[in-house]
Amino acid sequence: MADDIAGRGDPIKTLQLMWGRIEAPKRGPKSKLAVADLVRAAVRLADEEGIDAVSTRRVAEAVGISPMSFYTHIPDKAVLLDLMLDAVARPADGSEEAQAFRPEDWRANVAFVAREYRAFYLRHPWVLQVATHRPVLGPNTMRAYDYFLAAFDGLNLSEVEMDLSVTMVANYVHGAVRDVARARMVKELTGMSDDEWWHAIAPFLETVDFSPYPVASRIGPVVGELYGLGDPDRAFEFGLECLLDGLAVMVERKGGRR
Amino acid sequence: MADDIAGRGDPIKTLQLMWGRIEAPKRGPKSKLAVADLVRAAVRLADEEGIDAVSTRRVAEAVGISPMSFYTHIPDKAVLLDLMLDAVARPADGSEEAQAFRPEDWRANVAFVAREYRAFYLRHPWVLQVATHRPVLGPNTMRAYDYFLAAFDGLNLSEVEMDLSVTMVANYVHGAVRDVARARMVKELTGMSDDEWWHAIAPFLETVDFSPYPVASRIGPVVGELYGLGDPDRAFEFGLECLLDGLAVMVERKGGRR
DNA sequence: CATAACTATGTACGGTGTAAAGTGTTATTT
DNA sequence: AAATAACACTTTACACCGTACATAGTTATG
Repeated sequence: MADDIAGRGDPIKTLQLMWGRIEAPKRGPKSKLAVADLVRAAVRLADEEGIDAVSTRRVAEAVGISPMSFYTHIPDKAVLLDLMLDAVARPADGSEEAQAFRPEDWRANVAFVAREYRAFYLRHPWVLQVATHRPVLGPNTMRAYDYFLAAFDGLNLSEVEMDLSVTMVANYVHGAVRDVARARMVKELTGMSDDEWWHAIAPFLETVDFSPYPVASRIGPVVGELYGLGDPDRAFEFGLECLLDGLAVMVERKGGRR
Repeated sequence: MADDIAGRGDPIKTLQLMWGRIEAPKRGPKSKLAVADLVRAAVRLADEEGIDAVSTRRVAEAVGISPMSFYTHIPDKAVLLDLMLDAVARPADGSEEAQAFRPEDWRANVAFVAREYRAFYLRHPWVLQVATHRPVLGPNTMRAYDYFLAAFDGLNLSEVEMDLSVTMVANYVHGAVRDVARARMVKELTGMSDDEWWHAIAPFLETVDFSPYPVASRIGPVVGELYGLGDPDRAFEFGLECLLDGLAVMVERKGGRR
């Protein structure tokens, strides 16, 4: 139930683990396991069974150690979550990121990274449910940020404007992907499609007086008939287009390439 | 840890509870407690101690019944969460919602509802952590949706365009408020400010080679020096302005009021 | 007055994160 | 070569969670 936040496994330790900066201990028995093994197992669990399936016990079991041995490698579940987030931010193997930007078409570049980011969330929907303590400053996350920023490079934007633009697009994508991700998870976990759900509650809704919601009762039925619970792909593209139009205003004001 | 989704307390029961449609039972002892009492207690817990503090046991304790008596009133924890979400969507007492829109200034209207929505999340940050099974179709949520929609009324937008616009703005707000909400919770729960955290990790960051992230290492320091971890209020307003610019393109094309 | 319908409770189970203490292995120090 | 410190790993234990199940007490109806 609901992500936790605590942790208190000091941030330095987290960073050291994330950047592989834990020097191999001199004495004591060598461990057969690397931290990366635990993280990989945890990510697999999350991908396959959802974030709730990720418990320190199950991760330990997955890599073949006893429950408490988990804590030999990772101080905290909260730290594990941070490590998972950075691990998963690595570009998919052999993949699309190699694509170079087209210098003369910034709209295409921004749209591309936005769609990539959305696809990332859809690959690992549990990421949306993990509340991190602080920004994850791992190598893969940094790389993703860098790539995102690069889409706004060469437009004569100030550093701050570039950062704000990335933040805005990232925020939009995050918000927009949430519904789709939820819908997918619900369908998988409950075996009830949106249509079935809608039909199940329709009889009840007919008994409700919607007159206190005049605008909604004008809009809702039209939208509902055309799209059911909404077409999230279309909604995403609509919002993205609108965002790009807004960015264009700034870009043109700054005299960047069009 | 991480919101759950399941529940299977059938949707009809949830709706009945939300709309107060459970007819008072004829026989049996009268309950001194209303469902609303449980929900209110749960919301208080969430507001004061975070969503993790909301357990069926603690809610029961808060209203003075034994742990299992909770289930006499509410079938499921998942249903409780839905009820909490709708309860909290009610406009704050005596408040701002009374404000009428200015018919000739749609930008102001949209900005207003966006800021209101953001303020709502900041009042109840735990809402961001609750994954609902399906859209919450309660009276208060409906009212909020209606109000949001009304900001786009009279602009000659089609029903679908109105819905997509609301969705887009809501998605942006949702994404944008996430960081602030997190920052606040972390500060409260850990007693460590962002500045302290930053200073704690700075020595480590100096040992990291950032050359693989050329754009980020050009942008990051400038942004960092000026704003530390970022000024979320400014980021929000920047993105909102940009969104409004984008919406303006559509609104003007449709020949609505400017 | 018996019974059905209802509120409320107690007990129990399998799950969680992790504190604390103990066991055995290894590299260094004496 | 023996002692020791550092380490991986395990066992046990605790307090919490959601909730299934069985039970006890209360009330309106037949």
